[in-house]
Amino acid sequence: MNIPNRPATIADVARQAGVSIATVSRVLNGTTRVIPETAERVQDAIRALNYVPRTAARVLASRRTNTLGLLLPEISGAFFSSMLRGIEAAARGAGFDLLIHTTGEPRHALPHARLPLGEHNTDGLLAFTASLENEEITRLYSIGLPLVLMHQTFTGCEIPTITIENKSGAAHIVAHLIEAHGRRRIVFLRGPESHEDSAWRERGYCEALETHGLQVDPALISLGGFQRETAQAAIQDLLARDVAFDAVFSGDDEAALGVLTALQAAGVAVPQEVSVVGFDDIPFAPFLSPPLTTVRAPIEQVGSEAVKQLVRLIRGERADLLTLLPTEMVIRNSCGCT
Amino acid sequence: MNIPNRPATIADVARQAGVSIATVSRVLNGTTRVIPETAERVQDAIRALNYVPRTAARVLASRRTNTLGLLLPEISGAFFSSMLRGIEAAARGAGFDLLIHTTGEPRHALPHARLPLGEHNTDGLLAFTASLENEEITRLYSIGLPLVLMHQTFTGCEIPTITIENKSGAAHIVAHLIEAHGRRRIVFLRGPESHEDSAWRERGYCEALETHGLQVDPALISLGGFQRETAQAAIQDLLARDVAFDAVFSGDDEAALGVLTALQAAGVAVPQEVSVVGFDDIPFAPFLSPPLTTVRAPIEQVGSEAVKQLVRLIRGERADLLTLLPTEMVIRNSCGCT
DNA sequence: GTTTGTCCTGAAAGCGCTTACATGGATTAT
DNA sequence: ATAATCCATGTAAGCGCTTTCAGGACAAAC
Repeated sequence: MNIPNRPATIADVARQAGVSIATVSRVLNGTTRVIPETAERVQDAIRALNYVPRTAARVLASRRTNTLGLLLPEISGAFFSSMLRGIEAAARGAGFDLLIHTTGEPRHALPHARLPLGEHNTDGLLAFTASLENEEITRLYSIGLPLVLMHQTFTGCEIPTITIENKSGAAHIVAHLIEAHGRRRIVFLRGPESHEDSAWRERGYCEALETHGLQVDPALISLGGFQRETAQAAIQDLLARDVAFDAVFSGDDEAALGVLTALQAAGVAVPQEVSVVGFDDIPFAPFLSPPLTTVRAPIEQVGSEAVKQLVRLIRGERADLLTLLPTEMVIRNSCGCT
Repeated sequence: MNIPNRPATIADVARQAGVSIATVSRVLNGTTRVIPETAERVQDAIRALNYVPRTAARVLASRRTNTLGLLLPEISGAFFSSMLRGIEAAARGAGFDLLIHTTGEPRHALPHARLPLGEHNTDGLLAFTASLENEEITRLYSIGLPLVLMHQTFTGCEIPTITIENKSGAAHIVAHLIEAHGRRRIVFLRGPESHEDSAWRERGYCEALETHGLQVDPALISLGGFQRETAQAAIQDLLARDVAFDAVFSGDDEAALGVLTALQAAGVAVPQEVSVVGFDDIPFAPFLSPPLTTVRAPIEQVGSEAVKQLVRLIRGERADLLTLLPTEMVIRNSCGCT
């Protein structure tokens, strides 16, 4: 193996193959027909010199980055890894690289700090939940940067959005609690405030109650934050204040963990005394005790679908403005079924 | 907000501020002192034009990509998301972007396909487990591309490696099974063949047995593959063949899920009849039933440490050739402790 | 034989930056 | 006062590609 001091450039290849750099570029990109014999010589030279085109030079010259940006509020949990899996596979399938950035919590500290991802280094952006401020969405949209939102809607601009059937999923599982298990005082734990999924799930919860002639009792609605600890504290608080309830719809599966922990610590039998259900169907749901009844969200598919729409946008094709993926109730034991 | 047809370039800023592009570049990068008053004018122009430097142009001109590449065999599970979290945060902290690529399973299909990550678009590479073939490692090393390996050692080249105390962690937990719970016939489930972690854990398992005067019985060593399904099948097979055992060290936590499933399905009481322990301490370990005794691996820290070493290499500083992070036994109930 | 196409290839102009190197005014030493 | 030194800034040469345009070769058509 030769150890060139400086890696080969397109000029080296051209020289070695006895052609111009334009021709090398053409066989590299297949933009124009090249006599097969010449192309062969170029390919040989490429192999011989171990030539790899410099991405930056290509990007600069072609004004296309071939890169997708992914913006997330945070990286954690099983939810995230499913989504990334879908995104990464789809992006690669479409020939794009993936640049990832988490916006983190203290975003408001630097309100106008420039995002490290944007029009200058990506062909398009995927934004999950509240990772992008409205103002920034508007700006990016106005300069024509392709944008796709996941689990978040934005009115005013025509931005493709991928989300899931939160409301009906939630309504189904709450209805199940009422119909199959006769529960009447069902706690709902909200997710983070900015989280649209949570708002829709709450709406589904309310609708299911009303459909069955039950009042929505504000005392039964509390903050779970889609987090184990927050949910645990919420249930402990309810217990401490002697609020009566016979079921908990925990907002998501992560929060269900906290709910189960709090209930078990308090000696409340699940599901005999209190039913517990979640949302998402993360991989561990079947392994909780009791195995968690929940709503399956096609998370990986959200990721791949988002990439699909974004790529369409980048190619100047029409994209679907709203993709609503179906959810499905998964009955296990924590609701009371056996 | 103005909607420029073409985004501003450094030349536009220079014109607006009445300076040369070199001066703009200098205030952008802080490479040379610039009269504060001039700098201020430039900053104003930048803001006014909504200027963002094009990454590609910078990369091309400076010959630094400011990007780290991450190579993974796959994206899945809680393990991965902890690691990525550590990596992403550290990379950003050091001012680098992150490009991710999963090599996937069928790598041998295209033995010489060029990796999409390498010397042409990253300043350095992070490789996890078996994501890089030896030949490619050698090539990258020989051309001087900074490289850091995680959970994988490579002899012959001086490449910094980050890994964890697999052997002693495994030895401790197996010793605990023997000493505290009197177990003698302990099953060990191997991980994937190429996985070094697995080999070290097996070594720890063997040493612990020998230290306590127990024979290593090959019949008790089986393949768990660090996967739920594989582990489940392995235990079912052991049960079907009536191999007697009173404990299972499942290789990792993911496999422990399969073990618990198989055991429970067969009506074997855990931990009364059989103790089960894992490795990693993924976030769900406390929520299994029974809560899983395991070994805590500082996964997030592996990621951040790897970035730290890689950045040192990139800066031309000396890096530590081997970073061995400590593990710690976490006693819960699945071993028999209460 | 000249003209008109058709193909393939080469020349060269950027893409938007960074970074020697040059310049010239202000400051200090002689 | 003159020369030496500094500093802040400008000039311009690339970085390694893509892409437009032009040109040469050759075949078919007039």
